[in-house]
Amino acid sequence: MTDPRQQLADPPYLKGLNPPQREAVLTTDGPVLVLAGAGTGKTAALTARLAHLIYTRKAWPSEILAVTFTNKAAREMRERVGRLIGDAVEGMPWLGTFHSIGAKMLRRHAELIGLQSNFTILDTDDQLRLLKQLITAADLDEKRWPARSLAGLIDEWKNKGLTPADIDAGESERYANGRGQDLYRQYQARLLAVNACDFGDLLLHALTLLRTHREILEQYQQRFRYIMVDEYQDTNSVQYLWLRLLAQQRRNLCCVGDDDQSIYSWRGAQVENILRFERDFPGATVIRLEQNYRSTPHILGAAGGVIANNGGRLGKTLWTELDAGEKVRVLGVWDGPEEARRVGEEIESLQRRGLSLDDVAILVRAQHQTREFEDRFISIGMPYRIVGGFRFYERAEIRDALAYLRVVSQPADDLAFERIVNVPKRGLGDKAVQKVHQLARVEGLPLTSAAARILDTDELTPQARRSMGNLVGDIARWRQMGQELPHPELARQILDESGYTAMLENEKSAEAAGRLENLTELVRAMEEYESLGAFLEHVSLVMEREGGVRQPEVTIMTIHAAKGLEFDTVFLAGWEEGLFPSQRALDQGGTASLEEERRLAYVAITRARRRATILHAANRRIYGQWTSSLPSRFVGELPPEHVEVETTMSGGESLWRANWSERADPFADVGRGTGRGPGWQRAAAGGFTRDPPRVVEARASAISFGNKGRDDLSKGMRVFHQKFGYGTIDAIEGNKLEVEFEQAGRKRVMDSFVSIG
DNA sequence: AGGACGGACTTTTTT
DNA sequence: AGTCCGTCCT
Repeated sequence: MTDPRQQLADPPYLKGLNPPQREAVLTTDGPVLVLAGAGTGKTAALTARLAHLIYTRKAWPSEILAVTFTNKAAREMRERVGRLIGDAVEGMPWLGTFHSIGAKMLRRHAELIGLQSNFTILDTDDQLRLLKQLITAADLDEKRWPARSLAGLIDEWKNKGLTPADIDAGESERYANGRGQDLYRQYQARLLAVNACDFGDLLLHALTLLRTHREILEQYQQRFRYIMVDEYQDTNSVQYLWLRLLAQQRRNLCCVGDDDQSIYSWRGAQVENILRFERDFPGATVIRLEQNYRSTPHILGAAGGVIANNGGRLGKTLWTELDAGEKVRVLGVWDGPEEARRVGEEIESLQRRGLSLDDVAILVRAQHQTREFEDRFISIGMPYRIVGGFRFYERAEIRDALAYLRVVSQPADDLAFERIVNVPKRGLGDKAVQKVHQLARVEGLPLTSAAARILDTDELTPQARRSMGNLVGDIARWRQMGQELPHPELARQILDESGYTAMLENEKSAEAAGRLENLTELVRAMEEYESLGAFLEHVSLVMEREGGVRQPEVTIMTIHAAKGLEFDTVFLAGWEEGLFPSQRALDQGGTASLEEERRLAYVAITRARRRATILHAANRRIYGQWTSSLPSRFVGELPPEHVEVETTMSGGESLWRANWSERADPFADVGRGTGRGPGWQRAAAGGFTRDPPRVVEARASAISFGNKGRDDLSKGMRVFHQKFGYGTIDAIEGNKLEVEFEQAGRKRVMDSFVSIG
């Protein structure tokens, strides 16, 4: 701070920052590692740092490289920097995800890699289809050597920065008796042939580009005066190597991260990158952000107690000025359904106290756990939203629609053609498609051209020929239309004329109705983009639907998906050995795996601002089998002074108590409050191997109790439900219905969730 | 060509 | 339990 003006009056972006945060902002030159604990205002510091660089003219916006992992993080950073420095953000072309920046560099220099700059970015589906073809062509049994594992392996190699030439015999051995390298090479060749990249390529090619073209490397080294990286603990090897090359010259690299929140090793992230930062960049300044602005001391204490069991940490001690607040509650319940029921009741009670449902989240280890909550919330009429699982652009109907658009906009996109050739069904099965393939191969044509050509032959059956002729004609016409029509209108017409819309309309299921809506939304989303090409690029990289007005809802999601988010109240479900930590982590991977699970537990707890409840069930149905389970070891690692242990003594207590009165009550000790230590674990281990009783719902949920139902429904009526489809009302109790659904079977649902069908 | 049935598999997920 | 994939039958 040699500039005296800065000492007189702080620039706006420094307002409200604590001393270490300021240090992170003002230490602009040389390598900097910011170790930012959960909730310590990392993004605030990072965005202020960007603002500072621009404000003090140390760099133009276009001379700063700022990388994040997710689009969401990139968007947030862009917005927040915008608030600090105004329109100058518009000129930050190099703020984005690793992949989007990789794609950007690649499009500029595509020809050096053997691509054209309008290359397609393949999704996982296309990737697998391509690999399957190669595996079959290589005469391998796809059953024995699944495309999935090859895809995983190739991805792993790409994450490590390995091109086919770098694969040694040992690595190659990992697929089909040493054919790994060969297939990887073939795959890469195929990708170039169809002018396409997979996600891994966006990084690997970007690295290759810098490695093999000195002048380009120097150009970017010159350009990027400052480099900032968010979530550094999640970087994999390619990303690390790429960053290191770019930072080598000026050494103004600022990495922000938290080794305790590294939870992505399974997709190539190397915690080691952050652990060895100081060795990689000698003379690095290390700044720790430890003041937490998010959570109460009890929550931090609980999280800290768990993570303290991990070894090899860089070490941080979070502290807060907030009041103690409530202790973290640990709640033992009988089984999965009861867990969902209890959480539902707790949320209703918080709601009555005025808490918004938007401030509540349920975090689970595995996606399948969301089901239990979903079922329960549907029956009590609790608005919820499940994050993750399939995202918008991953849904089959969206991909189909996109494939149509790709076929029209990119004549060489064989994978898109394969996808839509028989969707909707038009009598073009494997036989017909194979013939087209054969012709394409022989003549060296893209599939659409081969399809047109094959019409002049007698290769296809008359039926197939007619059908193919129609499709080929349609595609040609759509391409023509694309010249004149705005692209959303084009999309609408294609969906219509291809028969895709009609196919869904004829299918009277609940899903079909939702799919049609999704397609409408897709078309609407297209309006935001300048051209079809711009839209497709957005889709392949962002995979996210934006905006939308929502009513308050409880959020249900995996812990992974919750990273970076915070909620007033958090329910952490399923803390049982085998589920969390997961059985996989326990069986293989040893300490490293277990420690990653523990970091996951740490991330989970630190999402909470004021209230956290950890639940574990004594019985759970796993793959359709009832299994009894022990409380997670992480429960045992919670420091007693920060937790309060409860039994499940409410609601259906007498019911289930009656059912295991002859047995040891696993929570007998828990209720008396020690709730910890071997005694408890032993008690819990006391085993109840028989199937848990069917717990009949003991009482109406508080919120719906006594509400009057609607008067336009009666027994025997046919109704429609968003999730369950069509059904017939069997009984009405107040505002609750008992409906026999045609597909989903018998369910209890709230009347407000159905419409007269 | 396409629907029906039966067997294997089952963490986490971004881009 | 639920889903995906392959095989068999129409």
